Amino acid sequence: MITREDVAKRAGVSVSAVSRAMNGRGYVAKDKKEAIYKAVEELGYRPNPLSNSLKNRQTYQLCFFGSDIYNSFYKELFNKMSDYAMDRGYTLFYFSNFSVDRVKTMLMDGMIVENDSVAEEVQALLGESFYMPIVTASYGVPVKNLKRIPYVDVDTYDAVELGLAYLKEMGHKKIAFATLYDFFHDSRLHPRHVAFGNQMKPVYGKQFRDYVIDNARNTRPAFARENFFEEGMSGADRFLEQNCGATAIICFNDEFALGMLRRFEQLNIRVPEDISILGIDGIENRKYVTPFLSSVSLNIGEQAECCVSTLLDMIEGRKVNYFNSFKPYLSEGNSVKKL
Amino acid sequence: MITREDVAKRAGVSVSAVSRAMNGRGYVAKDKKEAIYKAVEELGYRPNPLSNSLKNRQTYQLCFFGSDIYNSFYKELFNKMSDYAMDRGYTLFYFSNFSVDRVKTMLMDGMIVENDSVAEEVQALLGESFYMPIVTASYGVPVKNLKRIPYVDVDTYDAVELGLAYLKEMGHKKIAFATLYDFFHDSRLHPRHVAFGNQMKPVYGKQFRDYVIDNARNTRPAFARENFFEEGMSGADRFLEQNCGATAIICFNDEFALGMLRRFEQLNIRVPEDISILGIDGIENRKYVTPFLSSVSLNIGEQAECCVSTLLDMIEGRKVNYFNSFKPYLSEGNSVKKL
DNA sequence: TTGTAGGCGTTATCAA
DNA sequence: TTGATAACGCCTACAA
Repeated sequence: MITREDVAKRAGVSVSAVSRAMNGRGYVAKDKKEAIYKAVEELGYRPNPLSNSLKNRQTYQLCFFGSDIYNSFYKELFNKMSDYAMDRGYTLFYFSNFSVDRVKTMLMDGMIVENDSVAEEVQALLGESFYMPIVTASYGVPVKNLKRIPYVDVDTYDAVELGLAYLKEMGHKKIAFATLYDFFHDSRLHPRHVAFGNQMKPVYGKQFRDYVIDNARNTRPAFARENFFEEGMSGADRFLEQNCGATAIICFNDEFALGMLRRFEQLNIRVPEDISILGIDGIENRKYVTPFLSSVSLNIGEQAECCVSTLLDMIEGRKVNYFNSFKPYLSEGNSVKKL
Repeated sequence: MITREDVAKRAGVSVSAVSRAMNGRGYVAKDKKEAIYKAVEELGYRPNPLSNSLKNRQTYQLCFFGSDIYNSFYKELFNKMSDYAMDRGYTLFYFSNFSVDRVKTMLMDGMIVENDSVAEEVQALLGESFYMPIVTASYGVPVKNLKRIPYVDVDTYDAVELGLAYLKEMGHKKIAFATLYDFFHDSRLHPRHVAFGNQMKPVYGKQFRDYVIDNARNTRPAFARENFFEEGMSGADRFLEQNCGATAIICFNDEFALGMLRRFEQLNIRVPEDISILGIDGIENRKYVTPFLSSVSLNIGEQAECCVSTLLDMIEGRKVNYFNSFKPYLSEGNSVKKL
């Protein structure tokens, strides 16, 4: 390995001169500077980033941990966080293989976790005494025992409320909710489910059940762990079977909604003429289909930026906001018809 | 930050005693050892991995670069590589945001690139003089000007040959090839396309075109960059339109084949009773559908392991094999019928 | 069995 | 304007 000492020798100067020349701080005579650059070039010298890191106790590397970034939402979140991190001079990496030992010795300045339940697990695994800046994304009803882990929340409960309000405003009275989970018995109660229940049970009364398109039976084994798109297609079929007479469907998320769109297209059921569809998430992909999917946007960009900047606040020693939240907002497309 | 010096002071010993006690090398008296452990505990001391890295010039971190790991094949490749890396004491990270400056100062021991054309780009971007161990995966006809970058190839040309031989063995005479690209005009000629052409043109003569189900027209804008599954569904429709009388279809890859399966299921066309389907890739997900998809496996596991171990050969200074290749093999399921 | 000292590759400080 | 020198935190001969 070539060090600044080799360069110094070749250029006939001292090591500190090389240092100064390389990073533009301090004074170096012009001719010496040139000699140094020449030596650097000839020797193919490049600074060892490890030494720098040791000096300023920073790696400028961040990591994102999640069990999967293989669905559109997390993929987009990760990509946007990567961009923000890069803007601030950091590189964001993704890893999925959590090993306590390796994580404790990772050369990373901090870590972002995909959601609050995973963050809780991570916290337990790492233990109290281990310190590493961590931030988590969350989606309503954040877990309570998150110690020293700030979260950046977008409330999916609000998202559903907002979606329902919008559909009503568009003249829809009978609105179904479609999800890939077991609406009534899912151990981890999704805020989205709760929101729909709270809003619509009083309206529908005993018939509430008819307006829930869920996957309690789950006959066909999923071909992938959580294939929202495919589940959405099946959801479309189940919606037709249930025949509840709804004029609009609000979907668990966008990818699920895209699956529904696709399935309805195959069945020659027109959206939004025959049925209105509203997604939740606001992923980019909703723009690339016909009709352009209307959705309640979860503000992926804001959340991504806030996760990164909060993490950098911790790392760079600024004041940290432990509770961050963003409001979902309506992102209109062409998949909802005004009645 | 707490250093081993603080611990030494508190435990009433020297810094080197702390070192020895911490990593079990050399001698430390029992009582001192305990005092040291106690001090470590009380102070919440933990070694700075940066110092270690500086000493032994290793970070034990690897990275995988690719434009997307969001399809089943690369996702599986990445996950398997992660596992192998972990077995060997390294952590594998993924990143997608290539910045020359950042990559040059990354705290990583080496890098794996998703395929040879991306590797070529990376090589050009980093330049001759910059040294970092790099390995690339490739899939037949590896790019020629890969300098000092070993590749781990699985030949998809062979895979198609193997698939065709198998289908013939099963009594199929009329075999179609389905792809999401433009079979005849795709600028980057896929070895898979070439293999099918070489094998079947002599057989079909002028009618060859009829047996190619491709996407030259590409009317509908893809909802995602390369959504193999969805393209497979459209492919099924196109196959029916073309009505070439084939009894079997060999697909560009498994995810595409899964899309076809799904679409045929919706149309009440039975696989393999009415039509036989053969995929290429051998991804795990093919097991979770009905019927279990038959496929020519690209040996993802072997390729993943070889990528990692070749990279570690470079990093740890062993002899490196620059040309590695694995043979595809047939992985039988239930989607091909014996005629 | 212990502690001192030198080195890993840098950069910042300070005296020359 | 320059070049020793002392850190950064750790490890390991080697001397005691």
